[in-house]
Amino acid sequence: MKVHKKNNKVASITDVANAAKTSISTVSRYFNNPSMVAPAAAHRIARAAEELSYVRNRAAASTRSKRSGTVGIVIPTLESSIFAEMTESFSNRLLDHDMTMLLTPCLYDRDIEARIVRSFTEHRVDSVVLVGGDHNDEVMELLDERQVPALLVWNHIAGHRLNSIGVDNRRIGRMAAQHLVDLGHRDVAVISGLADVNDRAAGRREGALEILASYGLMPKPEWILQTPYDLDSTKSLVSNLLLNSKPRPTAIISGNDIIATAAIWAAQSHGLSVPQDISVIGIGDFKGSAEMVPALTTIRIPARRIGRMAADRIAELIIGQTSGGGVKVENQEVEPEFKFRHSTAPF
Amino acid sequence: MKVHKKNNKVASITDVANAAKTSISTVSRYFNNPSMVAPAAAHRIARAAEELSYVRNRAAASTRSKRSGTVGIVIPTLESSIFAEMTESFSNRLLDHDMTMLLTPCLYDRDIEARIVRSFTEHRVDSVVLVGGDHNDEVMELLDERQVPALLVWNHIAGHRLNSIGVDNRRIGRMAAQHLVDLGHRDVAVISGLADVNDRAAGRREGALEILASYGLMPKPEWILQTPYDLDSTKSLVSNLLLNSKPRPTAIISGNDIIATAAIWAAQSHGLSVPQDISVIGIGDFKGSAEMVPALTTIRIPARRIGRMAADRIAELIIGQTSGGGVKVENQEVEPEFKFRHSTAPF
DNA sequence: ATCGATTATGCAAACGTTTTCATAAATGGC
DNA sequence: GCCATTTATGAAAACGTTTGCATAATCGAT
Repeated sequence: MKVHKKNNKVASITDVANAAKTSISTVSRYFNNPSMVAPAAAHRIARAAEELSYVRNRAAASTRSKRSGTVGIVIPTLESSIFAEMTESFSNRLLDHDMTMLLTPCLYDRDIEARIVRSFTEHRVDSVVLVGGDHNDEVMELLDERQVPALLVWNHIAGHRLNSIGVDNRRIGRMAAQHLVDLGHRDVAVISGLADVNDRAAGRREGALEILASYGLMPKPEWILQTPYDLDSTKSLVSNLLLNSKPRPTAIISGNDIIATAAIWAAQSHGLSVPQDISVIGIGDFKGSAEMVPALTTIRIPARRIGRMAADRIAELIIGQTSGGGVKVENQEVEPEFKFRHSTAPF
Repeated sequence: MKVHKKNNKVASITDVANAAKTSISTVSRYFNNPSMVAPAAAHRIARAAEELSYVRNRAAASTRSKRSGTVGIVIPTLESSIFAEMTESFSNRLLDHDMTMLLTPCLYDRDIEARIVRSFTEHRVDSVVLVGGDHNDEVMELLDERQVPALLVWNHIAGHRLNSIGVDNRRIGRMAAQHLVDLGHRDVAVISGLADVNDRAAGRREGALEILASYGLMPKPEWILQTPYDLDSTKSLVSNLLLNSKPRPTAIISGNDIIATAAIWAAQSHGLSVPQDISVIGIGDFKGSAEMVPALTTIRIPARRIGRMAADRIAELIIGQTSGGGVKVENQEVEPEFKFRHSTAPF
């Protein structure tokens, strides 16, 4: 019976070094910087590692090297696929950079977000990604003190002290409103997400109202509504709106595609057809928005692109930080794209 | 100028110990087992930690303690919200157990899954959660060799050597078929997910066909279709089916709610109404299925419950493992629930 | 006061790596 | 062949913790 390693424990770098008749330094170099080790040694190490089914311990490595190879991202929700596309492309791209993602939803709650970021820092993530620009002081302090490179996504925030990549939500709100005005609508309702916990929602609403006001079309207060991004509560909210307005709005600007979908369903369930009886425009262009009946007119936010850009930017930030020369803060705007489909029509 | 810590580096446990005039052992105990330290010392430590904005280093801790406080979960996709509810409740519950989740989507690709699991083990996760029962040999070996407690979710797999929590997909398939047969349908099409990369899809399809066959209602081959869980490709698949069948099927069994939704949209876009012209049944009861028009008849998989159960089970497995007394493998089945809504009607 | 038990603490070894520094071996230009 | 590089290696310190062991302090009962 051949003894491979110290009894029943999992193999460590030392075991591999012994088996390969070399030093642990060389084994370490083999894994981190293969070009530094001679072919013969490399071969022996590869064999030994295979033989012992060695798996390197990144947690241990991070104590000395300061890099854990993980990046933490907190998103408001996993549900409703709002952030799914971005997160998915982000994660894929991150894999290419040989990093692992710690993903946790915070349910649109800033305190939970803070708790999560704290737990991320305990695990010494190399970087943190956050959605939007509105965060607890505690989060900001933590990131600051520990000098964790951070990136804000989804929102373009000109002049923010943290890096950001995203869209200009006010502008998107304006685009949506302009479209409806151009179509001849004068009675339009604005249904946004929860503006006080969600700066994206707030921006879009402001943009929409700005345009409407500029045409003297400011909706009456009962037509400016807020709702969580949630199909069921939004559907009943819109149902009420539709039932209780004597002259109904002829168009609805929705804070995102979820709200738009719920609005369309609310209309349909009351026998109204979209867009003949009422026009609905969304924001986001989520999966399925183009396929639904009627296909949703919306303003596309290029989620996958944001995800990829974020991963690449993270890589930059991290190498910039370890190499000492601080990378300067950048706020990148990505362009939204108007998608005229079948849920809006001239009035 | 008061020197708090070794210059500009972040505070370590040693700095806290010095500031609190105690030993690092005591500080360590304060964080891991507060009851072991005297109130006076505890107070000094709390103050010092606060003062220095100390954040403990879990990565370093895990080298000695063997527990990293992380669990890795790989899911097929983040999109289409299939697993969103489960993952979200899982993550919340995990937070209660003071653990952090590493989540990565594998895009229904077993090789990517293997790569992710490997990266998880490099980070020394305390446990791994996988969806379904079908995995690479490499994954199984890895989990085995390193004795990582693992849990399979979504699928109930009687007699699997790994723990599992989930539903019996064959049974669900049978329920769906039985419902349509009971309604008097004789011409039913079965559109499942990709059965060869997805054991859930395979199980459901088998169950459905089993019932159909038992009534002598086995669909012709052109009516037994597979498709990725994807709104656009499924919609065009169903469009073709509807256009090209001379007698059309009067009902469609869909592998999940995504497929059902796409099927309904396909029908609607050809001027057919659901359920008058064609009945459609889904599986899953995802968010929004109850709100769409028509509300979707489906078989609910209690995703949130699975998520919570999984987190609790993980906690058990981990303490069971560290306390030495191996926890025995358990395969728990959770009950699906039939939801009769408005997308199916008697023929 | 004394003893035994309990509680709280500190010391130092261990965990599995990376990395600095020094040295040995190989290479190349002449 | 000789010296100056270059390349590959190893020894040992460091990283920030946890934990086993030993000791000191406190306490309660006699």
